[in-house]
Amino acid sequence: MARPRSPKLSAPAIADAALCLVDKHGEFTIPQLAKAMGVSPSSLYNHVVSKDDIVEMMRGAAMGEIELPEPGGDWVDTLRQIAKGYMRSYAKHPKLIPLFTAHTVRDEGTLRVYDLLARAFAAGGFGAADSLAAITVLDSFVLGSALDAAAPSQVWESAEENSAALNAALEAGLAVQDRAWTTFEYGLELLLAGFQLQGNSTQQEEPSRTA
Amino acid sequence: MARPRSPKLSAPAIADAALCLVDKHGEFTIPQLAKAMGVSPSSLYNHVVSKDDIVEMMRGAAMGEIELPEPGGDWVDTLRQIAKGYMRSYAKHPKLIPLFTAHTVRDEGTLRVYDLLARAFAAGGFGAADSLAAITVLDSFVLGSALDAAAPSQVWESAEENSAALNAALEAGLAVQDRAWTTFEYGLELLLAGFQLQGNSTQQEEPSRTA
DNA sequence: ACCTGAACACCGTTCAAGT
DNA sequence: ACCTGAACACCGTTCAAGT
Repeated sequence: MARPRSPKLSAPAIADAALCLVDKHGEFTIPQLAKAMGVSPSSLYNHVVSKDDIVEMMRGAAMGEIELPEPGGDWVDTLRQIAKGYMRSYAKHPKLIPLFTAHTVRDEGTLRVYDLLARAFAAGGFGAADSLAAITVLDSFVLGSALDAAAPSQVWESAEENSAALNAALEAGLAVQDRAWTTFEYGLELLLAGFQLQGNSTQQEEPSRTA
Repeated sequence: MARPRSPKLSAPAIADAALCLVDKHGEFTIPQLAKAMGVSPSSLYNHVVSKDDIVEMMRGAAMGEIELPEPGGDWVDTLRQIAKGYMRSYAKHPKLIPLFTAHTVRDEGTLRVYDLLARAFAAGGFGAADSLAAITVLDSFVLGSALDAAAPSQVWESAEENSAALNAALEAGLAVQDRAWTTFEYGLELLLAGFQLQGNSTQQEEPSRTA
């Protein structure tokens, strides 16, 4: 049983299986992955160059799922939609996030997102340097929020000063995800309001789309 | 040469040596660490329960260095100082941050910070639920910014649309750190302005210190 | 109490060998 | 072209043994 007539493996299939393991256990191992795919560990290396390579493919898969807004609406609204889509796709695989906080990489999907953000800020009247800073701020906030959602830095559960309603919500298990999302939206609106203010004060010429 | 008259190791010394390795290489290994300390790998386990334990101690050491503001000033200014101190202590060991994005832990130092933040928001007129959200937002932003500073998600270096001055700054190597810090301050001010607005609208009773 | 050396189960990766 | 099994260098951790 050496070479099957049709390949048992492929790069995307490997990434999928790895993503599945990470969603379940928060990490993955080459032997684990091979076992899950019914294959020997060394076989994987016919389709993939290294474990890091697999992590990168998972990032690409996650980022590729982002729902991006149609261009042409209000620029602040565009920012809001991108940020939410970004966050949502992170939220689908929370365990994955810590895995790629180490590398600096940008795959095609990530580039697409940055490009749309840059366009939106340009439409809002931001100069190059300003929109660079603004994009970084937005990106940092989304990433930080996603990490917090994955592994909340606090156990608020037992806080006695909380309102009864909140404590009730906290004790229901599902609240964790919801609360993270609500908090994310709250912070996002703070940032967007700031961007709005700054944009409006500079935005005289250039009515709508700037490529 | 079995037991020396005075111990060659101690928990804090191990954490320090590990922190030094991480600052240099971005990771550390038990054999590496043992070698750096002139000791056999198994010796470490007389002072430390696991590798994760060492990571936790490093977190504590990093958080312990935070310079916290005197209580009593303007609450927004207090928030600003805490956030900056927080960020500054992260910035001292950028390679360390990815290491503890996996665990959820809170050591004494982290608790101290949260407590001060809670007091500041209370002084600003925030209710319990609101300040919970606000603290999370601030925390997420600082963490995301620190991660971005450690491993910028973009290589802006070659952007032709940048101003000449910016590109010049970028090409000088030191700019990376400075730019990350400037961007952090920019985003922080956006958030603080939002908090300020929200706080002022609710802050009638309760003149100064609460708790 | 504290360090050593040998040992264990595991990991990521390579490579000759098979078809 | 694609899978296997054996092999390599490494890892984190345990534990009996020494003093």
